[in-house]
Amino acid sequence: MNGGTLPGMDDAHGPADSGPDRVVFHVDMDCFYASCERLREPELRGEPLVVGMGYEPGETAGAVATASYEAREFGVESAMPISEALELLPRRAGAGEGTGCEATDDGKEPGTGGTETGRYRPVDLEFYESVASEVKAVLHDCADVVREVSIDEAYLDVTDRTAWDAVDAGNGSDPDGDDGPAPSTAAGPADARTVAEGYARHVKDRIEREAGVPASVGVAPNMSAAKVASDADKPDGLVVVPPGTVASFLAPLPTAALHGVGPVTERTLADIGIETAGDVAEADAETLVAALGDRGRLLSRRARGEDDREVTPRGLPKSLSRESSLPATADEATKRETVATLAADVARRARDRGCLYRTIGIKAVEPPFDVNTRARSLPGPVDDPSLVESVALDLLDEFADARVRKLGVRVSKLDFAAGDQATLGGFAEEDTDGEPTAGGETDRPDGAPTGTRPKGEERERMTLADWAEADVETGLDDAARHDEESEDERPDGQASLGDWSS
DNA sequence: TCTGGGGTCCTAGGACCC
DNA sequence: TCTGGGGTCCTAGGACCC
Repeated sequence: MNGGTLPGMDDAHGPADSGPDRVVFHVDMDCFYASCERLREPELRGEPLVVGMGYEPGETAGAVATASYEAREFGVESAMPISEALELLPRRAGAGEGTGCEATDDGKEPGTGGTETGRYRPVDLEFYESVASEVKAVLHDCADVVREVSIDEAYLDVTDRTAWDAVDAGNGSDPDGDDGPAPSTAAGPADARTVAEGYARHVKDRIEREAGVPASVGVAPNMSAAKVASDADKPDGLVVVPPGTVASFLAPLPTAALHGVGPVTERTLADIGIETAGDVAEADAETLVAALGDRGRLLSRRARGEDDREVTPRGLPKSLSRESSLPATADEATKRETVATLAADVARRARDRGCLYRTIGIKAVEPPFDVNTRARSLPGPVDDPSLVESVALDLLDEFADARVRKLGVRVSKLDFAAGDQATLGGFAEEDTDGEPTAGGETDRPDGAPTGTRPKGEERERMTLADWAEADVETGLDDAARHDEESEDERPDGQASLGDWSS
């Protein structure tokens, strides 16, 4: 940072963040699923492509997971029903295609447009994961700290790998260089090329070369600005927001461009005359708090370019869930069967990941879109598929007469017991060693079998009934320990409020 | 908009404890 | 017994993100 800025050059954000300027990258893969499909099926390149799930030809269910930019040109959006999306796309002239994968249609005449043809491919997560792991390999190679946010997105702290120093390669970096290389894509003072920009380009190029898929990268002194920057010039973008320019970079953007502002918040802000990030930054913080609660304060800081969250690797998951849509039905057998299947699925995933859970819940969505959730906590953490099923079914009873269009099962209050860490990903085969676990016993009040997974040696073979009887003491100890753990993760109260971008 | 699936975090009210 | 304050845990719902 020394030498980077002249004294008094700090604009907008006064002495607030006087710490050393960090260099944060936000890497966001461009329409990742579609890019993956094109990787293994190059014919799809350049064509409007929709990747979705839950769709069978002739059905109306199913939603768009990802649309290629070509498809977006036709108005296709994420989460749109597949059938609707396919309506928007040009038709394949030859129609037919036994696969049912092309956007053909019987009722309409073939697309008049040129050679473009709308395509549909079903989501193939396994394949995307394999591509993603190649991307992550590059990221981890390029940064000391990587926070993987999702399959197609990550933050990198590369402060120790690069710098904000200006690159004055050859002639003075003047905007006059019309004949020179294309101007930096950097928003803000694009004339000031930085070393960080070069490094970001390197990372971006490596991803494309080694994983075969395109990415957009945002470069900024903090996470939230980097996030917005990566979004600012998609696809294939590289936007650099040097220190001191964050607030001015954000100012003209609509509030919805800020991470954490969705349709509801956008609307709420619009109602009080706030349309842009700049408006947010200028607004009285108390006004924002009055409208949005504590999030208002946070939003205010973000809009002013203040965000001192450190980039940290993502921890273990907090919950696991499975849900599925079905044609709206009140039929009890159907509902119970669905929930039982989901329960088994969730329990299996939990076991695969080596985690215990203490809360089991369900979700029942009634038309048009009333989301109901119910949950029940157990006295202690367990790994017990049959218990997941019985509790889930029990909770479902409340909706015995309800018409539902979607059902879900969730486990939470997860516990990745220390002893099982080593076998993460598969202790199922080994840990059920010899011991006829309590699985067969039916000593619980409701007769459900108990298969409590021991957390440590001393808890071997403890059953749920044991838990219930065992003095509150045990439970309290457990609860207390958990509290300490989560406290430790948040050094200050601020962080617990502020960590939206997990 | 007649909304898919998997997550995270926050809030509010009630129960319970001291 | 009409009554204070603080704290935690639990559940349900909501907003948001990809």
